[in-house]
Amino acid sequence: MVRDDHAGSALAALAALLADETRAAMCLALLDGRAWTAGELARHAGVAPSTASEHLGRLVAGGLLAEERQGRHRYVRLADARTAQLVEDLAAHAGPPPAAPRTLAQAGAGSAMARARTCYDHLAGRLGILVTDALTRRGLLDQSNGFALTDEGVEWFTGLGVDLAAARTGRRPLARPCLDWTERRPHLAGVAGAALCGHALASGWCVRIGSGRALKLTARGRTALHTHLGIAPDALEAPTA
Amino acid sequence: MVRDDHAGSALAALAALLADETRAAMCLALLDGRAWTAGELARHAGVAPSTASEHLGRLVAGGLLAEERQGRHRYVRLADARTAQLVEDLAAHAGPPPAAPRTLAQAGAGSAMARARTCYDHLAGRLGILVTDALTRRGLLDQSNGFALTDEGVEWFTGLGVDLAAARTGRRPLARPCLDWTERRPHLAGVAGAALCGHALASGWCVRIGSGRALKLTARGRTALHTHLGIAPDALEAPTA
DNA sequence: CGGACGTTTCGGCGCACGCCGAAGTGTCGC
DNA sequence: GCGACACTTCGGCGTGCGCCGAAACGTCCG
Repeated sequence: MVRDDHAGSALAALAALLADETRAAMCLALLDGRAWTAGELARHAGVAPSTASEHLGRLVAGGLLAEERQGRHRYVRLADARTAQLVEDLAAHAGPPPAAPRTLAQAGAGSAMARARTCYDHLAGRLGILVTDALTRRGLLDQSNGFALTDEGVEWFTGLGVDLAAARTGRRPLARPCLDWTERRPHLAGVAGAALCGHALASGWCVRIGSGRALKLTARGRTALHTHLGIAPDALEAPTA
Repeated sequence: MVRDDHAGSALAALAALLADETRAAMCLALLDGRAWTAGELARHAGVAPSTASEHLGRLVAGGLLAEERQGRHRYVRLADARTAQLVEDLAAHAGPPPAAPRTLAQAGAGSAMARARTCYDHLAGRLGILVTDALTRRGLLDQSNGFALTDEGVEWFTGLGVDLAAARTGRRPLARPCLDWTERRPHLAGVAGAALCGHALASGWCVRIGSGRALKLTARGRTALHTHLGIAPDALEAPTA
């Protein structure tokens, strides 16, 4: 009882950090996995710099955000992958209501965000689904009895020049499903998801669009996805399967 | 921007439901997977019945809880497994601080809760870990590249008289890891975890202690765990490995 | 039918918190 | 050094919300 009492206040304190609309908007923005300055977040959330400063202080004190001071700037980012996953999960649980994206302008070609973007540190959007499905189709990822890379999958990463065993750090799972809120199906996250995204950016398969989390698939990326995963070059542009 | 704005308020609204200590305590209590009456929850949380009634109204309206009226009673339970997982995840993220359970009285034999309990609808506590480890050791559960049942694992369930394919409903994963806040390691949750827990209760492997979520392993359960998983009969009493 | 009981509705109280603008601190660049 | 700039601290204001007790509502049981 005493124990649960303590757990109750800890849970409430954690939830309270995300229970404010301004702080929630900040955390969602930080889901792109990058560090933002306090001022950028203030403008993004539409509040005065002083207000943003107080919010960031709370989020850092609560352990949700990590900060790094550089000169007159205060950079903040999500504390770690585990925290990012928590925000994702909450957003996914809260998100479902807008079930009908019926606007023709949006449904037609789809926005750049819907096509390809990062979700903290891995690929998401239609590109994320495309890659996840291709991995599954080729027997590199097993989704039938859970969500795990097969031995062939690990070798596939090695062939790409990515050493997953070395990338594995701490308790973070090698592969886990991440359900984001535009596509409704899970895509690859975890150590392998992060490694793949890092490799894709490093190898020029895709580049960031502007300052946001949206990505653009390059010509090199199109051929790479075709040779490594058998994904048709125009698959990303085609209507959602 | 507009879109993220909406996502922000949705996230904040969801988090606000758990941001109150009283509501948090209620949700944690409901993690035992059973339905409680409004009065029970009021007493458990230490607030007036009128206050509890308002809180429950919010939680139900927010979709976290499902209610069932029976005569003059109002029974509530967590809305679904997905919601339970969300509360679990938040509690696990909030919990870690109490890192040192050094009290001799607790560390020695351990409380009944620490030994065996339910976590929503699956086994948790030392028993949960014991079973998960045994499944892994026997090659029925693969944790090396993710968290998934092997084909042998599915057959093992069949041998137990549990048809996992039939139990599989909707999008709920067959096997997923659940990290609870007394043991620090993941144990089996998802459809398979729920089926195993259901089988254990139905077959008299364990019984509920009182009205809470604590479980007691029976003599029959001890032999069953030994024959089916090779778990030593006194393993549950031994100090944490 | 009437009393016991679980639950709900309604005021009313008080605190906690989010917001801002103004003023202060520290860093950068000329 | 001296402005420009990013951020922080500090009052002060308003609102939202959690709490309770009193009273109303429904159900159950004798």
